[in-house]
Amino acid sequence: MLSRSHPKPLRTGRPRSAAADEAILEATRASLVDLGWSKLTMGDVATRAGVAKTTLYRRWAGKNELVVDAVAVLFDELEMPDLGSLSADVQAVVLQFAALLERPETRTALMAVVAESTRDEALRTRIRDSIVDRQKRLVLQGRQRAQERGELPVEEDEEAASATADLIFDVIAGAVVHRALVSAEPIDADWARRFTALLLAGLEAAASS
Amino acid sequence: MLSRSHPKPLRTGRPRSAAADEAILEATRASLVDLGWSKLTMGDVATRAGVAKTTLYRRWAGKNELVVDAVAVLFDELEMPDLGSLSADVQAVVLQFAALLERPETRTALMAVVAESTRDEALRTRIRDSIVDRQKRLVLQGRQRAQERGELPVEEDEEAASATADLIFDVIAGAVVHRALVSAEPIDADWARRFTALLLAGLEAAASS
DNA sequence: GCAGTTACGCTACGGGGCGTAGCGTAAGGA
DNA sequence: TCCTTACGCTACGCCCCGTAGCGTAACTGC
Repeated sequence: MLSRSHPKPLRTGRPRSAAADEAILEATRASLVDLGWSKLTMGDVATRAGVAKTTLYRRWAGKNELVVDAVAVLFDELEMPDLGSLSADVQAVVLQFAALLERPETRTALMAVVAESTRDEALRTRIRDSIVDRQKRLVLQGRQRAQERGELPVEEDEEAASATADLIFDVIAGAVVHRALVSAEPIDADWARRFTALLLAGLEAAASS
Repeated sequence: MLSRSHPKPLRTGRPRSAAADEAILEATRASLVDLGWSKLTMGDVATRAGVAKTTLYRRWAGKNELVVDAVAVLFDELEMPDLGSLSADVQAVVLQFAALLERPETRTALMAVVAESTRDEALRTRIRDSIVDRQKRLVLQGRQRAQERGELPVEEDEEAASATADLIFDVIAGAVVHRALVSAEPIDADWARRFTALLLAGLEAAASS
């Protein structure tokens, strides 16, 4: 494995257009909104972006990878606020995540690429790195703050702590996604409040046991 | 809306082959296993089932509807056992659901059709009727038994009770699906135990408040 | 400047799936 | 037996995929 990943050393020839990159990703999101995942085509994206179809294939292997990258940046909007209590923080994140899932781009793309990833290890890694880990970071951040406030105990066993964080992450993200996309019911402040109450009550009980 | 749904009245001519129906659904599941959702084609399913492609289109509008029906029957396997305690019952259902998601047919198909349903109201209804409601029934059944055992209080407000059941359903199904397909981590007895402990502790705390 | 290297736009193409039309045949019901 | 509907089969136009080939554009090192 030569260090081919670093584009630094010995770059010669015409550089890739950064403007084209952004235009393509923007066009991809627009096409997702207008056409949805299944009817989105590489040709349509190329036309919208004002580039040749071959230019897309020089950067992305196919529709899957392209859409993951196009949607990933939207997850940068997610932030863990510091509202003074774990309950308020969790509710805020839940509502943020729900708002993201309200957007037609993410709605149609997220489940589709996850479905594809069940048969594509490389795609799963790409999703994990560019989307899932960004969400997971929020859980770790929230726990950190809660521990500083004394709302959550500091777990000694690092392995157990990691497993707990994974569990909480699956519960939060899973419940929100399921509510939004499967049950197709609105996620309002009231739902966020009731969900958070359920989750935190479970955590407290588990901590005191 | 004439009562076209009931095939009873005035059925004349050659009846549809029930054997063909089953052969097609079985072929669809086999094709899902071999090819996955994205590479599954109507032509391939027809060939496997030993029927003409036109026969498929006489029964299903397209790939989405066909796959939903093919996978839906697998969800009939889900059953709420009566193991004597709510905790044991929930753990058992979680493991059952996880086992279902281990199967390549459901793995590749479930998220894909849900993704499609975000832009197809009719498909969403179909999924709800043939898949989601079958799972939801288990939650209601489990609550019923837990109330009979005295493990859960009987909620007076019917609307609040329904909202709680919906919440629990989204938490359980969402967490299991997220763990299995997004985090792509194994769901073993230990995870089921820890998840159930978290959920039930939250429920008890909410009930006593 | 000039040569070398890489990116880009464009065209064209084979391959394959989609969904339907049309036809002759098969299987039930009145 | 007639009527009606389902079935198998063939053929088709349509669209998308992913790539090859070519001339041009942009940037680097000499």
